[in-house]
Amino acid sequence: MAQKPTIPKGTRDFSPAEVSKRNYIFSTIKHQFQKFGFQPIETPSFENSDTLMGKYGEEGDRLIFKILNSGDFLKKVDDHAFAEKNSQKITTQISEKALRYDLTVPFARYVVQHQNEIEFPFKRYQIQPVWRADRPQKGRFREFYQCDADVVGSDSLWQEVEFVQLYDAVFTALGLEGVTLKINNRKILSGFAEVIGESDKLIDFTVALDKLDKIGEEGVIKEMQEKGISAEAIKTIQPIFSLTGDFSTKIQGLKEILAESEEGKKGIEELQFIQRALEAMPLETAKLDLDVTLARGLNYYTGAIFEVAAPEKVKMGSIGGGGRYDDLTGIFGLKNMSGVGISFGLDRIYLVLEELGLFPASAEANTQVIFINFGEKEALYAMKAVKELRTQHIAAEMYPDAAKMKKQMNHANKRNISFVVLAGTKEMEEEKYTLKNMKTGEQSSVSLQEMIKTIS
RNA sequence: GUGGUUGUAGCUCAGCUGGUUAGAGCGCUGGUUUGUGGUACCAGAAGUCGCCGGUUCGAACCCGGUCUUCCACCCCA
Repeated sequence: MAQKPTIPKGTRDFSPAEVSKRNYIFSTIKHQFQKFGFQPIETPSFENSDTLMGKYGEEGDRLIFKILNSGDFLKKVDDHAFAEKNSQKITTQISEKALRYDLTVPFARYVVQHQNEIEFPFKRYQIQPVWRADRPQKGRFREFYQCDADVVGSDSLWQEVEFVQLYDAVFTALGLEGVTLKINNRKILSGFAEVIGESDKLIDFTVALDKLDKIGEEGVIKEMQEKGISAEAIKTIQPIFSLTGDFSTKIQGLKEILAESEEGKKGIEELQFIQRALEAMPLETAKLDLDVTLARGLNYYTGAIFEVAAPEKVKMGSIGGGGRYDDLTGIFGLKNMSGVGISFGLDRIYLVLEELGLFPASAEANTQVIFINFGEKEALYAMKAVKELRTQHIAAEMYPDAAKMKKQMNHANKRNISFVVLAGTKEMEEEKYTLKNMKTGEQSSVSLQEMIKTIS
């Protein structure tokens, strides 16, 4: 055999069984999206580079896959930049397009571009692959699907409430129990920075704080010190590390810490609104938890921040996230367009469902009945029945070749097909079919109508 | 992007300090069984030992590079 072909790092092939299971997740999520009034859109796999570049920070820019210009792309390159091997400069000259990195920024572009056709508030969902030139790990790929739902054009906190309910509805429908919906608010993080007089170091502060569950209190303090946050400031903020208890208890603690911050207090109010609403309408399976250390990387969030943690027994990073961004479309020139959205990490949800054995048997589409092929005349007799079964919405097929019986039975068995029909000369004379149940091994002589009844 | 790790038959993996024709289980193909699968028994096919180069009389094994896997960081779904 020749050298086996391979696929690029961080990409995957999907077998029929895997595709079926993935489709099960897609359709479950889609169904819930639609129930909540979201409409689907799709955007191109690649965008103009300037649509994407600079929207995700320096780190994000590095992870964006750039598409090489076609034609003699070196012609346009600046000799000076080429001589000094200035990759960044050359990149902008040889690449004008890039693969999308997420669905949120393309959505913002969509909203701005189609603002005159869109009826606001606009609720859209989008399920498409995204690409990141990241180093793969478990649950981290270079090509993966995101399932996003966003609303733009409304400041109402009812949107946040609905998104929490949407998360709950999806995970309930998937039978995934023990999911924690972590919520925080950017205004609270700003409040912290304000209270300690380090507002200009908000990003460094939140990035460090976000690592609490990973590196512990000491690690966070150490990182904050390294970023130049004063020991005094850190001491002031220390109470946030000991915020425990239920949602309301944490809120009380926050009120004390943020008493001096107007923005912080606004954040608390927003959280309380959401919490009260959800107290009146309890979630089915998910658990809502206030996590003041939740920051998430994207700096365009301005209000609520969401992150979904898989059940504790599964070792998996977050399986979803989202938040409120007051000015997402501002980067494309459309001001005062508040939006909020959430995202589901399909590939990770798949891994979690697989690990917990939560895929229903029905997730795997399969042929229900296969006819044994005994030869030319018999095959025609069989195909007539197959045709009728298909009109009755039964997935039916005939083995295409008059191969040995054993081979055909084996094929049915390997493909896990529930019923096999044997129809030879004897059956043809009686206008009957021998229907065999492959699970029990039982078989009986039936008419076509009886067969349809048994199978469906 | 940094550091580490992995790669042997379709799959899961053995292969001792470098030494003849590289093994096992499962799977696959055929047969026992010409209208009956899953079990059993018998037989058989299948590997440029990830790839390229180096050291050596000799490399799956040692060295370098590269790709891939997984992990930690970074970041993140």
